[in-house]
Amino acid sequence: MSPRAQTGGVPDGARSKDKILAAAAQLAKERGLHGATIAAVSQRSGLPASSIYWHFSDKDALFAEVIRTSFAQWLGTVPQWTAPDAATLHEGLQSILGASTRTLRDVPDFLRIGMQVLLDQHDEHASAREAFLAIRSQTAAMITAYVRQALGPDSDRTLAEDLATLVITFSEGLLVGSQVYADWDPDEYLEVFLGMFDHAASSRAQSASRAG
Amino acid sequence: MSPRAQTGGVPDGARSKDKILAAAAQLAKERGLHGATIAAVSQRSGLPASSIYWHFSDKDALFAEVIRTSFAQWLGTVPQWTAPDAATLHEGLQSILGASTRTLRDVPDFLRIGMQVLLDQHDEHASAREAFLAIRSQTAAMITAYVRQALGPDSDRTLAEDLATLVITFSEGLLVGSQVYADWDPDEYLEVFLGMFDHAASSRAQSASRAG
DNA sequence: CTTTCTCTGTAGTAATCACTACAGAGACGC
DNA sequence: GCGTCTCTGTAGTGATTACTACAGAGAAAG
Repeated sequence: MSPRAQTGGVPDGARSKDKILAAAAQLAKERGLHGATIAAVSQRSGLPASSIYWHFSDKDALFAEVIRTSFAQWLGTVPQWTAPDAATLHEGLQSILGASTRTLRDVPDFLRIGMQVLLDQHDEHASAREAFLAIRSQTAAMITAYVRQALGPDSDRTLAEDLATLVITFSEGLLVGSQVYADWDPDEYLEVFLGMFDHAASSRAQSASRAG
Repeated sequence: MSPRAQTGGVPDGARSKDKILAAAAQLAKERGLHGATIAAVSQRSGLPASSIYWHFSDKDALFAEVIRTSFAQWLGTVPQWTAPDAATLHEGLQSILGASTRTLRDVPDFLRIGMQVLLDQHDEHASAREAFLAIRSQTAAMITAYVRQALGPDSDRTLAEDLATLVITFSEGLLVGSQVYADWDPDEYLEVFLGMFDHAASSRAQSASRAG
């Protein structure tokens, strides 16, 4: 991977880039996106600003990359949305959403930063916003595919899409709530949500079969 | 109210304060909290920075006041949560939540600014965050009281509180979603949500009556 | 008139921001 | 050796930030 085999305290691009990304993510979590200044990232990573700008074109590109890598890491720790191995949709969602919301307690950086760039409408965050929207779409597609697979091939596609939107909406709302109550119990709201989810799925499926 | 009756283009404190608040709210909506600089507020309000700092101690206090006044205005336009006039809880929630989510399309300033100061952890937003948390608690109490009144005096209090939390969580998630899809239909998700809400209320009420 | 109070206009402050110019270090290919 | 490429260190840039010092305008009170 690295274009040069490193031995000592010698400059290594890949390692430095990782250190910059880690420092940026850490600072954005602690102080928010606005508080994570280039100077602060430089200080925490131990690398000068010139190194940051050698690896990234600007601050926007840096945090777009932070969002992408943080999402990739989160994907690795969370059970796959790809293949349902549980008996029912409810159980499958319970295990997967349970693991997801539990990791939400640690508030993955991509989600918090992404919501910040969404709310803080500003052109200087264009790349970061684009990265987060891509991730959001990807996640929605994953959930949609999972639900459709569980509901059967003849299930309504818009139903699965709406339920996926529901999951994402609720998750993002939960993230805001977790900022208010540090000691919230994700399992409690997961139970409530799953009950609602079942109800929405069954009633919508019925009305869909009635309609067509 | 005003300590001095004004006639022409003469300095008037109350009027100027309103202009500053309006400009600050407008700019925070357009450019985000960070983009709403004192210089920008000064320019849009037509008043110098010294006037802003005469009315408000600092930027934090200004936006704390913006949050409070915006919330008060929103409370005036939205039907009361105080007295349920509909036959069922479902219908009451439908009319009230419907009106509320419809006003969410215009994204009340207090909600967007409040979520920004929640996510952007920074001490410089301490007053604004405090103001928003107070508003959040007040709203939760209003919804809780409404639900309890509708469910009857012997209803479980934690049930009503959880349902209120549910409403707020979902609303805040919807606000994020509305930033992604500008042309979202609030009524559509309201329908889904109300179905879920009913399910949660009924199942929780049953389990509560079983438990005690 | 003089005094007093509220608010505004002018002109700044130091600090911090993202970002850059540029030389050079250190490992490689030849 | 010599050039080349990647990355770092130093030292800065101008712009913008929140915020302020201070005089004075203008109306009311005496």
